[in-house]
Amino acid sequence: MQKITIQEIVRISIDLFRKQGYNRTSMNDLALACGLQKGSFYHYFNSKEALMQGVLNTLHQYYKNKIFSLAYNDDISAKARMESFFLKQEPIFTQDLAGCLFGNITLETISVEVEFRSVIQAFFSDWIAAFKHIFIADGCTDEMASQLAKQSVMEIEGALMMMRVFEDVEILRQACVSVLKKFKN
Amino acid sequence: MQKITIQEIVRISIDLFRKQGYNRTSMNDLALACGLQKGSFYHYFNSKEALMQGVLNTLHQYYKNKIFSLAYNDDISAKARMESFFLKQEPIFTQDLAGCLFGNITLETISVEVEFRSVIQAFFSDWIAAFKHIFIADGCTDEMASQLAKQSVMEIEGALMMMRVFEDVEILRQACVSVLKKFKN
DNA sequence: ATATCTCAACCAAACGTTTGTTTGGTTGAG
DNA sequence: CTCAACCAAACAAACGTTTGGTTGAGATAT
Repeated sequence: MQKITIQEIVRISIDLFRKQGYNRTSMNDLALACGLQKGSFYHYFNSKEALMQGVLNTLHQYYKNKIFSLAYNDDISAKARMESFFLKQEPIFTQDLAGCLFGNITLETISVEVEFRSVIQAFFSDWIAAFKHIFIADGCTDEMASQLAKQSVMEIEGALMMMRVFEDVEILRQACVSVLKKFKN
Repeated sequence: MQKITIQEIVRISIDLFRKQGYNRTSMNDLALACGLQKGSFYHYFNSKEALMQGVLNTLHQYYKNKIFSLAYNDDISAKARMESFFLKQEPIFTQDLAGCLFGNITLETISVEVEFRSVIQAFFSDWIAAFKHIFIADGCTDEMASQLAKQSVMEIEGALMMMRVFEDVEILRQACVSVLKKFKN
């Protein structure tokens, strides 16, 4: 009988990596938070890098299934879809004022730990694609939707940074409002 | 006769911290890049944290004197001021595709290394204030200028993140174009 | 002008601690 | 009996920092 499931380990790791960053979070930190010895961690993942890969992949899948998918719900209006998107996203990004794991890890590691680049790129590509689909549903041209989607993702990531700098979740909310103003209908 | 000046040490440190982040950059890395033994570094700064503080303060001052100041040149139009701002800023942010040191360090450290928070906050406050002054010169209300300024800084920081993710400096340029579209005159 | 002193600027080596990882052994459910 | 699930301990390497000593240019004294 195991003390903890892999899913729980990943969930705890997400939290820690998001708050403390990749390099600042030690295997000991992670193990302790999971109630394990750090050596026991290697029963589940055979390196810190492998753990991070698992964490990023799991989180990417979660976003695809639970959040990005909201963009493709053609039953409701484009704007309503974006609102549901934000509603789902907000509590995740605001908890502990730690923002977006992918964004944080990007600025910390992407020039040095190149092994995370492809997952990071895939995550943001999917995010942008989801937003683009919403903007097309709003009546935008392909070109225009593409531009607005990128712009919206950047605004949110920038807002998450400012949210953490000034410790004010309202900054994120205003960014979401700003994105919603881009809609025609 | 010294091998290297403090100014050069700080400049080299800025480059390394910007590329590799705070925790991933060791005192050995920094010393080697400066042609010194890592122990010799403590003749100039008595801790890694003190070095980073020096780096952040120096960079903050540089921005205030050389970049943010462009916003207050009331001889030229608001839009022209923003353009000169971007022109000065771009080569700094795009070199080595490493983005903005303050932005990078924010997402890596702000939840853990709280000692950098006040410098980071001061930097972004001054940046936003500079942009706000430009938007007021463009004829915006105080409220409107404040909002546009924050929005613009967020867009640029978000764009810097995407620039690094997709290794495409064009993303930053487009963000600047997008900001320039906010001007009435 | 030469000898002496001084002190900033450095080096080489070691410090204790923490890092990620490995090893060998124990436990207990099936 | 077996094997996944763990622990306790050790591992080498890297970390930030300290130590003690060397160097040499410039000030001071003779």
